[in-house]
Amino acid sequence: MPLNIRGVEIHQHILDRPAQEAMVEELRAVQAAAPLFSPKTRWGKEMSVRMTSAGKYGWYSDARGYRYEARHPDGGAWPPIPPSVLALWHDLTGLARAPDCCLINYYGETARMGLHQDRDEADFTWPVMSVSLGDDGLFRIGNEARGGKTESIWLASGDVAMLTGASRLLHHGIDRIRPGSSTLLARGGRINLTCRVVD
DNA sequence: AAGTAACA
DNA sequence: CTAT
Repeated sequence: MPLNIRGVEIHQHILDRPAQEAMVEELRAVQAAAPLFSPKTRWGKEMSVRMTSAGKYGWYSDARGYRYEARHPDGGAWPPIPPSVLALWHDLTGLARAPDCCLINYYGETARMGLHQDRDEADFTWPVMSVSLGDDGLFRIGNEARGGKTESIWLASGDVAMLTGASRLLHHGIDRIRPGSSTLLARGGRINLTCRVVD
């Protein structure tokens, strides 16, 4: 049974080491076709996390705000979502519907992500699946509205967090990673995948 | 505010 | 340094 924090279901080490390695190998191909980039916020600040996407849409941000785009900023379509990620999605959600977007976030040693909601999708009844690979990340879970108390948990490589039901619109973020805590990624750092149904 | 800084 |  998964841990439950404010309705967020956290499946610890649901992926064993070989499964993590296989997923990373598939993600290498995605990054080769759709290179990582650092989006800018509406206020012109570059995010510390580098990202790319796979699937029908990719998440994007610039001076116009947050949105999903059908193409990488370089102009090409996003690569397909890797089979291992789709298999995990169908296994954990029980849904026949595939996600439209697999956002790939790469956290270097000093990367962070402030508290935010995933609310650029059309229908919040679909869950969001978040997969951690590589170094540990300190995950903070807040409330639907900004402010108030929060709870934190260290996410490790192979952990999967599901934002589902009433927890779907909770604020969440990564305070920091723990550099060198995993040997999964040759260059270190942390990869987080978030799969969403967009349309 | 998917950001940053100040302060305890 | 970490937590808020």
